[in-house]
Amino acid sequence: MPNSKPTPVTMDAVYTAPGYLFRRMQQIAVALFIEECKAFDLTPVQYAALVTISTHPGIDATRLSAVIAFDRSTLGNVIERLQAKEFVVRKPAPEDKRVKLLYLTKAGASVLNDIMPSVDKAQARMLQPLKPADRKTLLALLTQLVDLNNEASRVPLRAEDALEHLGRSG
Amino acid sequence: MPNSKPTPVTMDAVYTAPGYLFRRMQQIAVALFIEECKAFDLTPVQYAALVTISTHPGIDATRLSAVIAFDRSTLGNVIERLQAKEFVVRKPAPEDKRVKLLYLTKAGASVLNDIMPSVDKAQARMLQPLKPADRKTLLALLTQLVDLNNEASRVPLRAEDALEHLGRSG
DNA sequence: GCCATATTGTGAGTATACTGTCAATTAATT
DNA sequence: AATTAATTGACAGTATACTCACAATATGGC
Repeated sequence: MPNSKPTPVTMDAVYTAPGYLFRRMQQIAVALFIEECKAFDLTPVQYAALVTISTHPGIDATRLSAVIAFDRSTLGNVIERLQAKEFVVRKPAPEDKRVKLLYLTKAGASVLNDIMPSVDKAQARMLQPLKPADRKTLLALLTQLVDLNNEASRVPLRAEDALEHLGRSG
Repeated sequence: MPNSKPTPVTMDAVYTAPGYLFRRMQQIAVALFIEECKAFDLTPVQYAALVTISTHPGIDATRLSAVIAFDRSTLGNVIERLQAKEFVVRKPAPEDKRVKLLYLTKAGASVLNDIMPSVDKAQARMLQPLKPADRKTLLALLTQLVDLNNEASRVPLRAEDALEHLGRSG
């Protein structure tokens, strides 16, 4: 009877799991972002969307989701909220009636410009407890790991370059 | 006019932010967990709850949330789902009419025992792309960082030891 | 030109994750 | 003992994050 002896379970089955640690760090990262940026009423996801629309004016929702690796359905609601705040406008694409193109408003460009220092502060704070050398090491390994695991996520990141050739003419 | 020159925004404002990288790794971690454990119909959060109830039979929802650092409100729904699957039962505490104590059912203990190898496989897979030495380095730094940032999260982890003294008599 | 296929945005449904608030209950203070 | 504090579980509300499905539209093979 090889299966009659159950393994004794300890909290290590949670605390030492990398997945649990990544979840905790994500919670901490969001909390620090919200705290530093509360004057701007923007979430981390909304910030990423604004940056991307700023660097890719006229991008559509599907491409936006690929560039920041966020779920397409989720992004619909995110854009709605950015529209409600009047940071973003959607214009129908003339050559494809399905597509709605995204642009920043003046207010959107302004809030993006203004929020940057607070975002940087939040990003610095979350690594602050580590020694400078360790910060660099962690960031390098994390960047590597995200890149190497890209295909494992449900919404793999498709870099901007890859998208430029995916227009309705390619 | 010192503020008239806006900083040019690039996608680095997203891609190199540790908060973005932690979000991506969390997405990847969940995707790998779900993929490896799909036969058991358990989410990462539900798994953590089961482990904790297994090692702390008779724990209540508030203490459970502190031990795994999950939001108390969120945990209510998680427990409901575990109850619906008949992996967990809630019994009213005799000495405090507000409290409902949590216990694993036979089915809950069984699924927890059975799912372990799949959980381990998922956890191994998410670090797999790194060299073994780098895995150790990353895990050590990540553990350190989560611990040192504990108070920054909205729901700081309160270790089991700290909770033993927080009973209604302490 | 027609038909199968793919894409785009959208909506429903589930699950985390947080903010509040609230009633019931218990504990602490006076 | 009576008032005040704190705690517990519950609920409403917002925001991400994913699934699947669906209509409108566009594209490719034929």
